[in-house]
Parts: sequence; C-alpha cells; structure tokens
Amino acid sequence: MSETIEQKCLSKGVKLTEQRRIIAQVMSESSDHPDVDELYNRVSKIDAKISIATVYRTVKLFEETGILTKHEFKGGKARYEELNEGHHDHLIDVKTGEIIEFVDEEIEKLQKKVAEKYGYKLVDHKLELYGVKKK
Amino acid sequence: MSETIEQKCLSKGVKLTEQRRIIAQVMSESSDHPDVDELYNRVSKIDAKISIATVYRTVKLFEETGILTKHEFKGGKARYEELNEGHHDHLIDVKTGEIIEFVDEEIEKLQKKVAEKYGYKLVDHKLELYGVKKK
DNA sequence: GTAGATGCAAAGTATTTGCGACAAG
DNA sequence: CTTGTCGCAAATACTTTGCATCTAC
Repeated sequence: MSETIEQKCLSKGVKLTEQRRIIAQVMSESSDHPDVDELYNRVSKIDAKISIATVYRTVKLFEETGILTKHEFKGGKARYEELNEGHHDHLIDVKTGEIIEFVDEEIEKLQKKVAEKYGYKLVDHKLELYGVKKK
Repeated sequence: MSETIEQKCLSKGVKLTEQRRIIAQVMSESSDHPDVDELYNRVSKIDAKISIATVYRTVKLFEETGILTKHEFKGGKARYEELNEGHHDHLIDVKTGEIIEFVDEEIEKLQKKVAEKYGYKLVDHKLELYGVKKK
C-alpha cells in the first residue's frame, strides 16, 4: 500500500481541513471513478454541510497536487480517480458504463516511439478503449 | 480525394440548407480542429446571419451522420474535424496546442487485443499523446 | 404544400468565483 | 494572529431547446 491521501497532503504542504479529509477518505474508498456530483453525494452522507463548491475546489486542488487524476470520458462529466504509482488506461463498456483498468507495456512503449518519431518528448497520454461485451 | 461533405449529405438523406453548405465548406477547408466558437467565427465571415445555435445543431447532426468527429482534448472545449476513411490519432503539443495526426497500425492491433483479452469487442477508441518538442 | 431547419432568446448543465464568516497552523 | 478555506449565492462558459417563421424538396 502506498501513501494515504492525508499523508500526501502533509508532504505537499496542503492544509488539511475537515472537508478535505472527508473528500480524501471517500475517494480512497471509491474503486469506481465518480464524477463531482456523485462524489458530493457520497461526501454529503458523512457531512451534509459540505458544499459542492468545496468539492469542486478540492478535486481541482488534489488534481494539481497530483493526488487525483481527472478523466473526461466521452460525452460525460469529468470523473476523478485516486492517482497511485501504477499508471493504467481504461476500457469502457459502452452499454453499462463499467470501467476496466488495464496496463499494456507494449502500447506504452510504442506511444513513446511515435512521439519521438515526430520530434516530441511524451509528457502525458490518454488511451481509452470503448467496447461491448462478447457473448 | 474522397466524397465532399455535400455529397455525403445527399447520400445520407440530410437536407442541404444554405447554412449547412457553408458550415460544410468551412470544415472542409479547415485543416486544424476548430471548436464551435471558432467555427462560428469562420462561418460568420461568409454569412453573418447564421446563428451559433445552428452551428451547434449542425455539428451534432454531422457527427451523428458520420461526417465529422468530435474531440474533447484536455481541459478545452469540444473540437471538430472532418471524418475521412483514414482513421488517425492525435499528438498534441502541450506548449503550442498544435496537433499532429498520426497512424500506428501496431498500436491499433494491440488495442484490439487488449479489449479481447477482457472479453470485449472494440467499437471505438481514443488515443491522445501530449508532448513537448525536443530541441 | 409539408416536414424539417433556422434565429432568437430563454433555459439547462457543469463549473467557477466574490465575499463575509470561520478554522488550521 | 494570520492566511487560507468554507458556504452561499451569483456569475460564467458551453450547449440545448421552445417557438414562430422560413425553406428545401
């Protein structure tokens, strides 16, 4: 297990308020990729007084701090996920919206190669596969 | 050269209005990937009376008809591009916003393989590389 | 002639922000 | 204490929509 979100906040000098602690906790316990609205719902169950503005401010802060990543999957709202060392991409079930995380070293390597071919250093990438379940 | 957008409209039974003709023409002449606002600007220079609502309606229609594709690159607004047979992905210069189109057959193949590994049939995908130019 | 398209302005979403009250370090 | 955060509501940005009018076929 890697650092908790709380530990990350401390080590990055982010002030740890009650609200942030709750949002961090909820994100840690979420294995799906909630959007801000959904996160707000979950957080509200723990502390009903937290405002949605704080949730927006916090996910943005956590994203800038490298604690969360933001995904903008097709047509939907922004969704967030905890950022750990292990990078991965996403396979999205177009029927159910279910998300499967995967890693493919070979694809990663090829991406770097493509960028280099055009004279670029790869700093980030996004790969999303959309599929339907085979019977 | 493949079919023009106008030909595609005819063959797909999309009514060809003056506004659509202009939007089609502007998209055909755009080698970058304009967002709706930019497209509206360009279109307005040809016919100032076209409303932005029509531009939104038209890009959506063209997207559903398979004439344009929509991209939602990081943090920005939706951007559109003409859809031709040749599929390609994008390499985005994070400094300048410049977009390079590329194709890598090997990556395509691997994507299909990954989807299959999880029991899915790949119906769509999105690959974006973000890079900085090497000196 | 008729179904569908347009322009306009109003309504939706998703997200951000100004501000006075409040809490963490 | 002091700086930064919070809650609230108002503001913004992007996109969609209702409706009366107009146009392609």
